[in-house]
Amino acid sequence: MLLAVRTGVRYACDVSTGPTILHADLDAFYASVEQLLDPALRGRPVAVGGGPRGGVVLAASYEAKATGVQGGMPGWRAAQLCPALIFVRGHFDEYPRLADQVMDILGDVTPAVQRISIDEAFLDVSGSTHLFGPPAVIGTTLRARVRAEVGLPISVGAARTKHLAKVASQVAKPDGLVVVDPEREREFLDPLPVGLMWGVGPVTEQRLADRGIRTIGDLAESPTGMLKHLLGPAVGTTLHALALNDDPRRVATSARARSVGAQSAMGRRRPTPELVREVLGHLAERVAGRLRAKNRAGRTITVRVRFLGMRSVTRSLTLSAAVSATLTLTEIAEQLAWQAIRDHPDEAEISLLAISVSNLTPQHGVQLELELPPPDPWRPGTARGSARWALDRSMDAARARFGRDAVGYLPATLRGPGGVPDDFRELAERDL
DNA sequence: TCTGGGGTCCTAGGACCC
DNA sequence: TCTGGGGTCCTAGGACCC
Repeated sequence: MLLAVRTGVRYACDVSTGPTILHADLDAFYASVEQLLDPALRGRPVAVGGGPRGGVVLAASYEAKATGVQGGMPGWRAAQLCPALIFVRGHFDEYPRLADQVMDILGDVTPAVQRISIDEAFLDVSGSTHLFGPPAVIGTTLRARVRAEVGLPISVGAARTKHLAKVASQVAKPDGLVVVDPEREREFLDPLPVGLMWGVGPVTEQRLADRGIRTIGDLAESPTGMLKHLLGPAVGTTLHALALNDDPRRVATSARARSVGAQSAMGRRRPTPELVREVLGHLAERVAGRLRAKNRAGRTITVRVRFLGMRSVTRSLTLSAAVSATLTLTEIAEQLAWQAIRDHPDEAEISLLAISVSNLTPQHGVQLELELPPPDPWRPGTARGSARWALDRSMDAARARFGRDAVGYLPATLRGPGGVPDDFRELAERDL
């Protein structure tokens, strides 16, 4: 009995001690949806978003990935790597609809589904095996149902822990199933590159490589003290534990969001008062509106300003009371942005502005009066916190009835060429 | 030809309190 | 007169994930 490879399951395990955690992950999700909707795209290199003259690739099909195209890559670079690449604009309404269908199928097997992004989830099937068979069978069935009922390829990893299941689904891609025999976990993990581990990105991978640590087995054999020193106590301890296959995490329903934010890239712009006010006003409107829709408010406001060359700085302020009023958020964000810009007089242009609100608290009923911390970082203005919040609430209601652009404090934001479409933002904002 | 948008968590230093 | 150590909160930066 082997570990299992790619599309074929070659191991079935004992139910009581077996690999009862599944990680299910749709393959190249956005691109696969486009190939599903348009048969002419099947088997061909497809990029969602981007284009040779601007924008960034949001997702690439496996045919495109084979040429080196990756998500996040500028469109011109992708076109360079893959001249046959077909750019499509994306069906942003279809993605959540189809992903929800897939999640419904997963939910048929167990209520213990932890969705961690639009296109992937953990399942604890320990209570389901008596009904549906061992995890390997459940994985096979789920993959077949998703393929038949939704039309999309999905990879599944099954193992004793979340980390192993996630690594297994990565190994299974594309369109495969890998079941890790609990007796052979070390055999499975040891030869794999550390980059496959959750939490190892390019920086950590390089730091480890500098110490000659390339595989998960290498990592497991390394002394914890050295790893803590190299990567910091938290990351060092966690990664070493995962490499040693010590992962006590349970499948749990997802926690509430801890922050709400929005950002806008703008090529390169001189930060004029008009530009900063307009962009931050638009971002504040989105962020504050989402907070109010969730009946939440936040005490900490963070603004990020990115200069040329991807160098970015943040400025934040923690208030004594939580806010969710658009105008208040706009004013604070403006002050913070100018702090950041003034602190960097050598930077003539900016390429992105972002607002994030954290330290969230529930906010039912009326917005509390804002206590201004000394020294006042912004002018209180005439409208007080509660009045502003009440005004926002009525505007929220108007938008709900007449559409997003029906009312607003500020003109619609400037949309440069290559900008990401609004429906992509809405997709990203959606709660899972 | 120059890099999207939504998040989470960790770290380090300083302020402040006991 | 000088001093310890722990805890919490805030700010700024950074790594990472999808």
